[in-house]
Amino acid sequence: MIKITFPDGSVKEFPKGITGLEIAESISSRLAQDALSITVNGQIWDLTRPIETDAAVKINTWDDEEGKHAFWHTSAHLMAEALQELYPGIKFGIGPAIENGFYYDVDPGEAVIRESDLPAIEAKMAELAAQGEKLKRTDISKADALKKFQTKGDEYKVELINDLQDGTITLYSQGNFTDLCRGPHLPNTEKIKAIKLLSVAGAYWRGDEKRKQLTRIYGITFPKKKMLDEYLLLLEEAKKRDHRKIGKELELFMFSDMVGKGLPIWLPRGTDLRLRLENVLKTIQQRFEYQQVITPHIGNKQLYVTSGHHAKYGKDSFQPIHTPEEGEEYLLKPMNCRHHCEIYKFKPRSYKDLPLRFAEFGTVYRYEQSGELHGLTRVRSFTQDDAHIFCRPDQVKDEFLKVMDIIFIIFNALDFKNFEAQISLRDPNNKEKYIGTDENWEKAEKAIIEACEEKGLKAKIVQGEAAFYGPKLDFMVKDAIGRKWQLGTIQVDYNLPERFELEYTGEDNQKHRPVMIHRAPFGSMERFIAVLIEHTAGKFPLWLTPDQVAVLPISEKFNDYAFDIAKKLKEKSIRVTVDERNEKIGRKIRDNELKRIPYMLIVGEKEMETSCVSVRRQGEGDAGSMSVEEFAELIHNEVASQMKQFN
RNA sequence: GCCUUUUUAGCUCAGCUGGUAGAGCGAUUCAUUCGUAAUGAAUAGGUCUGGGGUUCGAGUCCCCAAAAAGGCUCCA
Repeated sequence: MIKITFPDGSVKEFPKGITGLEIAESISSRLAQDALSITVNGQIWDLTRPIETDAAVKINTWDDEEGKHAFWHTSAHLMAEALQELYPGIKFGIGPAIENGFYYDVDPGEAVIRESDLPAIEAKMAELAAQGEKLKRTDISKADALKKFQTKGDEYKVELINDLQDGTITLYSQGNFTDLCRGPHLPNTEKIKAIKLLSVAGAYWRGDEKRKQLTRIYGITFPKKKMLDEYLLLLEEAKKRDHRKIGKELELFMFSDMVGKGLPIWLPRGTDLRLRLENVLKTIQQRFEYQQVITPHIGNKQLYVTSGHHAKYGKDSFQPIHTPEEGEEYLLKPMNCRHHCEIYKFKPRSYKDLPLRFAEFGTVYRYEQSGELHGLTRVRSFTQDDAHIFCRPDQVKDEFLKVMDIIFIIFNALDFKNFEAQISLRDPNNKEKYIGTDENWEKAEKAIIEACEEKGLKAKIVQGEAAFYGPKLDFMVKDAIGRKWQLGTIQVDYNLPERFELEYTGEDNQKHRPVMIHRAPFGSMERFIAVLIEHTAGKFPLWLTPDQVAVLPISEKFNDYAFDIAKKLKEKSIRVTVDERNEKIGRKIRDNELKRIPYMLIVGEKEMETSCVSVRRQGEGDAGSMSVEEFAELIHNEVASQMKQFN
């Protein structure tokens, strides 16, 4: 007998070699039906795999990530089986479960798999699933595995096996399909009731651009048809929040083929919103003793040669601009730091001057691959809410903490709760990729980790993700359809000061090297606003939104009164429009609701006689009537309480 | 840049197997002067993204280009 410990701490004895499925059955037939995988001593196992020793277990259902994972992993195998039937000779790369569903990378040889082929593959999968084939786990030696896949001609699998450590290798089979796989899997395929293949994409083998591009098919499956319908509905809903769609509807920004791809153009309403966001940060930065600066959009190429950026990015960048007479080379600035270093060097600095904090909403230009451009989140020209802090080495941590304060103020005030923080460190096995001494790197990495600990920020530490000049702390937020984007960033840089020989005079009357911190709370105004649009679905907070109030006269007879009201509100710095169209009130309400105007004032005979306005809050409906003065105060109070969060 | 897909009126989209362009919304004009999410009518709007080809004939088929979408790669 073996002792099985359950998540609630209870312990039961079972015969040696019992399986997860049998354990589940012993608890309830319902659980046995819902069970998808089992966690045994922290490892996820098949339900059918015998447990031979005492173990702590957790039975995973659809409600557990581990359960879904097994479900989708098996779905990937099911798809592979279907593909093998439909495309004889197809070769397989990898086919994992992902956050939402699964994919399989395949090499169909001469054949091309198109989106229009997906329904046929889905149908084949459904047919195979209905047969309820059992998944069989086999252990074989590396040599046998190699032989098996070599015979089959599956060169990708052979490569994968070659990279595996010697020892037992596991295979999973169902029907005629056998795959190299660690598992775990569902006991059989019949639980897969609803299947949707979502898209076809090219994916480089092992993520390497230089290697062959395989065909990746993304799909998702569910145990119930209804769950698939709900998921597809959710996707539809998410698409409605897409910043590209809302940006167009609300006339915030545009793109023009003539101006160029990836070059966003800010329309008046978008500019209005963006400037308000910039101003709020400027005010905060004033409080934190930043100094605003302005620098040109281009700079001598030599700046970037010295900084080392040109060597690294030069050939993939916008190419230099040449002066017609002298043949000098200038680059569109890809970042602001170099210019800010020059400001630092403008005059000798004393330890008493530090820290110096130069801030600029600096527009930078970077050549991004055309396939990567995406709305406002990935563009070729964008404005960083950039600042560079020059400080003494002993001030780094303190400055880092202060920057974190600014980021938290912004994120809290704008209700960005679901951000992830990531500390990016150097890849310890690949140090030549980076500029700078070991000692400096270690100092910088330590400062970041300590600062996060001090702030109680749970940050994920990732090796090898650092910029080439220093480690960084990034804040990532997800967009409407779950893609992660980096917003705020804080990066320590010991290298630029070195390369540009920045100095300050210390207490000891000696020259010392300052440390530089790059930081941008929003990251890029474009990307931040894109994410903000998706988070709010275009319903911006009152302080920020381009139009706060729309006055809606019941009929044209009351247009004059409406303009009168608008004038009074404008005098009180409230952003107001009048809907003077010859339309019925229901229509005006509908249109202004869709424009996400926070407040509507309905004015007709009743209001004119009593000198008041009928207030309607967006999305909420009639909120009673009041005088213009009372309404203005309501607006001011609401804005004031929102602005208070920035203090 | 690569793979797959898309591009028709200001916007959202129809247009089957090639026979010469359509709707809704919006805009304009007129009527109506209206009480909390769409008043009615009329009118104007298109070298069907651009270029080449096949064909008696191309929005529709083929090739090239541009832009966009979903991925891959990249991201100072």
